[in-house]
Amino acid sequence: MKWTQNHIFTLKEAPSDAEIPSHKLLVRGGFIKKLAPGIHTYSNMALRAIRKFETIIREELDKRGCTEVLMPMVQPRDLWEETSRWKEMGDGLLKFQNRNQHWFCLGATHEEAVTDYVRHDLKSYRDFPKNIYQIQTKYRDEIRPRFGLMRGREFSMKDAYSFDLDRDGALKAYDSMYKAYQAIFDRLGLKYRIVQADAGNIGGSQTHEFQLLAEAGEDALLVCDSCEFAANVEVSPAIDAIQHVSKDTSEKALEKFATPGHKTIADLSKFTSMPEKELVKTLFFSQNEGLDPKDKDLKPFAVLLRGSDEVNPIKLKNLLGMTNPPLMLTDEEVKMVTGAMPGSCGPVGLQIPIYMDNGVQGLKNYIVGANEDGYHVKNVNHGRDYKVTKVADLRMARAGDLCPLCKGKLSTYRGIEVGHVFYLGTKYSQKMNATYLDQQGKAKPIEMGCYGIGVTRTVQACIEQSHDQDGIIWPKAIAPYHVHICALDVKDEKVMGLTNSLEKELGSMGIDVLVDDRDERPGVKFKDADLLGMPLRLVIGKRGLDNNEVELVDRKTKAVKKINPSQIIAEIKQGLA
RNA sequence: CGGGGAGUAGCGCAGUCUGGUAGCGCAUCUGGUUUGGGACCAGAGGGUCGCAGGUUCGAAUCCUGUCUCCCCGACCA
Repeated sequence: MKWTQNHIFTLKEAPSDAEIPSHKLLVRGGFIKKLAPGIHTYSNMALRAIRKFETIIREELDKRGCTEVLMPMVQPRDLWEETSRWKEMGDGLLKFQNRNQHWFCLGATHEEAVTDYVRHDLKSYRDFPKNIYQIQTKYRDEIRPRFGLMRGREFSMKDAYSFDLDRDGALKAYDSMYKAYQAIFDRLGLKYRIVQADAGNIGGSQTHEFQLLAEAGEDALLVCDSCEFAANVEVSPAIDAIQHVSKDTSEKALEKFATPGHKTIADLSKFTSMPEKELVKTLFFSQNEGLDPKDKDLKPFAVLLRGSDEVNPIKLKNLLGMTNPPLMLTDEEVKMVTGAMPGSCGPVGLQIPIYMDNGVQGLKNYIVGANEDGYHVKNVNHGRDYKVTKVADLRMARAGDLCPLCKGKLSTYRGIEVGHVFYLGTKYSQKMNATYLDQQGKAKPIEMGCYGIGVTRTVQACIEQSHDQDGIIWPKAIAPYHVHICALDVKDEKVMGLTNSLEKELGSMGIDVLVDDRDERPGVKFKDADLLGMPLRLVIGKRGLDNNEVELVDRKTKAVKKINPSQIIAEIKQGLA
């Protein structure tokens, strides 16, 4: 492909709305252009990278017996009502009416569509197992699209769905997809971790995320230094390296004392000379999941944590069996419930459920708010002074905590979630009445799993992990072109003759070649070649040819090789190996 | 939705405080000189200053309203 025939326009400066390196480079290289927040046009070169990644996915899935289909992007409301997700997904679903005033939404995910697709066909135990996937544009009306393709509203996703007779079969399918994902991401040659995670509103019990490690990642991960354990911070168990147990085991008498103006844990710690980790803080949430904000049935509950800890809303959600993390009460609501503003609240005397983080369990004679503005109480003890509804791990894990598997130390990383595998069980098949007849002729719900890969996100994540100050360094597996030929003297017959014949010959060998045939100065071409980031750059100039040599440059190492034109093909083959 | 910032040429910005009829760099076009790491000189084209209303002899600039975009938090591939 000749540069001048393609549509490639590079920028010296990145637009001001690009923040992270991969986004800046994608825009500067002209790979993507924003049409609206979270909605982009992919250039031909971006599309080539996307297609190559799709090919890798198809190869690995087809190899494992998966079948590709394409499902509708516009889906009727009725379908989503079957699983209650029309409401549960909230504004994440983009909903609209057609000319008959019938409601539709854009496909944000396809559990409903695929379950509907198979429930008419998979009627006998003989029809299993099955695994169906598609690569398709998804639309999610994200609250805040970010970082180019990293969190788009419109994005390309590979979503696969497995259908099995029983749990064992489903877990086998899960395992197979897990391995397929490993193979897929291994082929990109990038650093990633597989982590335990929360299932979100897709549902399901067993789930792993595939996270490409990168500073700009949106997810915080905890990874064990000495074993395989890795988890998203949202679900990582919090196990203190040092157990906090009060030495004094005798329970002293309750005592209220004035703490004027000391509302934060930091203030209170200074004022009382107690370390933050020995103070107990009380947070208030609502269990109400009504999506209508005017639905003011509060259902408040309290959460107790050590002053030094942060609450983990996902753990709360899971403890209470909610579909979304609970909302914190506003200051006014807290005042209504406790009689005091936040900063002076505590568990003593409360008539609402109280959930205690297990880090508080070992404490005795601690300080909490008195539920009276400007006052706290000391020598508080659970059991004696208030009843705990449940003790559980409710706090955020942090670096230095112990690994739940091997008691090694956990470290924090940031990651970009590029893949996710879920074991769903019968969550969707039951609601949508997708059943088969077993050997005894008994109807049973189909066991399902679902498996996603963010295709466009992965492509950007690759750049986030693989670039330098000059530009992108494409992984060979998905580079839009393998070789970038800088033809320095485009009016010279010898230069263009060699260039054209190489383009043809390499092309016939399945090596993709981009020829910069612009009538530009060498410096311009080199800068653009670095920016666009193809693995190999071949420089063919008049001056070099007069000495019977061309230059082959490795984008990653910047190593320059002067070679005889007769060796070009061999050198390129070796360079791409 | 809460908090912060910004809308001026395709991109990056200045000008706004202190009103006087729009400018710089890159990109684009023309001519010339150049030609192995983003060349130089000379010239040219391109902007209802986000939108609407108001104040004023006069508004990018002041006032009011409104829309949009970006960043930090809850969602997710």
